[in-house]
Amino acid sequence: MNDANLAERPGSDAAPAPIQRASLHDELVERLRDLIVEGEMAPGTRVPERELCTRFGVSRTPLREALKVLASEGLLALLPNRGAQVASLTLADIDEMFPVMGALEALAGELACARVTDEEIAEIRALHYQMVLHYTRRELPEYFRLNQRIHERILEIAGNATLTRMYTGLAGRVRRARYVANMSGARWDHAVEEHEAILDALALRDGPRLARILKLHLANKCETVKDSLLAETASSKPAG
Amino acid sequence: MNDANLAERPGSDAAPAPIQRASLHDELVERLRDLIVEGEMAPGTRVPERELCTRFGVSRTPLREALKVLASEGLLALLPNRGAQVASLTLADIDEMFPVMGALEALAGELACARVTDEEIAEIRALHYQMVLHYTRRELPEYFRLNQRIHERILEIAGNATLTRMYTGLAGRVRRARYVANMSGARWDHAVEEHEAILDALALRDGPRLARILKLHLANKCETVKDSLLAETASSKPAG
DNA sequence: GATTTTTATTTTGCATGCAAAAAACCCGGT
DNA sequence: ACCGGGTTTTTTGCATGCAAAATAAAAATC
Repeated sequence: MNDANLAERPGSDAAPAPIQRASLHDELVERLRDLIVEGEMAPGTRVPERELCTRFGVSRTPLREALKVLASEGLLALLPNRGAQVASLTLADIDEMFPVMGALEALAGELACARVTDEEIAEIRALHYQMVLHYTRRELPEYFRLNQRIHERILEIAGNATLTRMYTGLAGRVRRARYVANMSGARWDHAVEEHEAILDALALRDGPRLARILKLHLANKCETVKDSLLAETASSKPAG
Repeated sequence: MNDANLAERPGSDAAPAPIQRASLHDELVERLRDLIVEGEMAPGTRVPERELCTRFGVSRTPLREALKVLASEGLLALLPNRGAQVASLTLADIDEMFPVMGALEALAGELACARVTDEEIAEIRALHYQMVLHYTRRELPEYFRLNQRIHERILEIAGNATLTRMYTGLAGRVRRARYVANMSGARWDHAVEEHEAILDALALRDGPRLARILKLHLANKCETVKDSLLAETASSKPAG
């Protein structure tokens, strides 16, 4: 399909290396996406073209092309004659996005059940128990990372690139919100229980059941994220 | 959407109705999307920047910005140092996209059942029977138009803008293929039956059932489109 | 005559330039 | 002090220019 930019996975590489990739605008899309998703540019912030140009050592043309793309992905909002602004998620946005992510991940679960190999089940099981270990130690960042890995792996196993693209597009928009989400103990317990059920359903290759669980799981994540977002705004604006 | 003035440019002479849009690149995205979706630019065709620039009376900068956006939507493929190319759908693409559309429309059905008013049910019923009328008369274009209207209306009633955006994004990519799809009599009969079931489930506000039906409906549409695509390629390349 | 090699033309990708709109600033009026 | 009008400065949106890659065309070799 497209994939003109399958250069490299920007995994844990955060080094400010000079740009030397396929094309400038493609590279810029990735870099800027990271800046936004990782939270370096706070939601609501105006995007300073000139500053980013000097920062990345490029001219405004490819940078603006990248901004347009990110805006079409929903990560930026383009204000007419006023440049770009990092899109901020409202509660309404979250209420819209999570059901969609739930539907997509439910489909991923169904597809994955039909295609998953024993080795892949073993792999997910390993990831799962690693995650549970971090849960018992209350190591949220590590838990979070493995949690994401599991969901990514299910998407991969589903083997539907379109599905993966749409899901990751949405997930990127809520990722910052999810990362700062400080789960309450009860919610965390519940999330781990659901992950047990996810693993079981996948191991049984029970597609419909896995779909149901994933949909519910995402709905609960939605509530968690909304809670955190509420707490965040409440603390930052105590007397609004 | 809107459409009318495919006229010219701002710049040379007095412009009675130049582009009446927020910004050039936004307008260009819409125009070019139409060109692609409506099939004026055949899949696989290379996109001639200069020609489109003169056609729309703009310079290459906003046009290229628009191309980048359309590429990120999957309508174009960007070839490094070789410009853009109208993305052509393979059978594999279709097999990927329709399940996703099915999942999205299933969600739309569920949400719609929870929110639909009696007036809206009556409205959809009216659309449905109009559509059935065109079916009995074997008026495919009119049938097709009302079919789309019904699905769009369900999405609207679902009231989830994110869902609508993702669905229409996918639908746009397969729209040309669907439009040229010459349904066999049996397939057409079956599609109308399914639409009866859709109407019933919506009228009963049975969300899970409507979701199931829509998912199945999309799966069948997938087969129809694939058949047509096969026939098309077979006739264009009789002796491959 | 066909195939390669060389040259010319076009096209792409990016940098820069310029006019208009915004934001920032200044300053006098109240 | 505050606020409104006018200015300057910055930023945005788009057009244009230029070098490198790609394509087409021509020449040369076999």
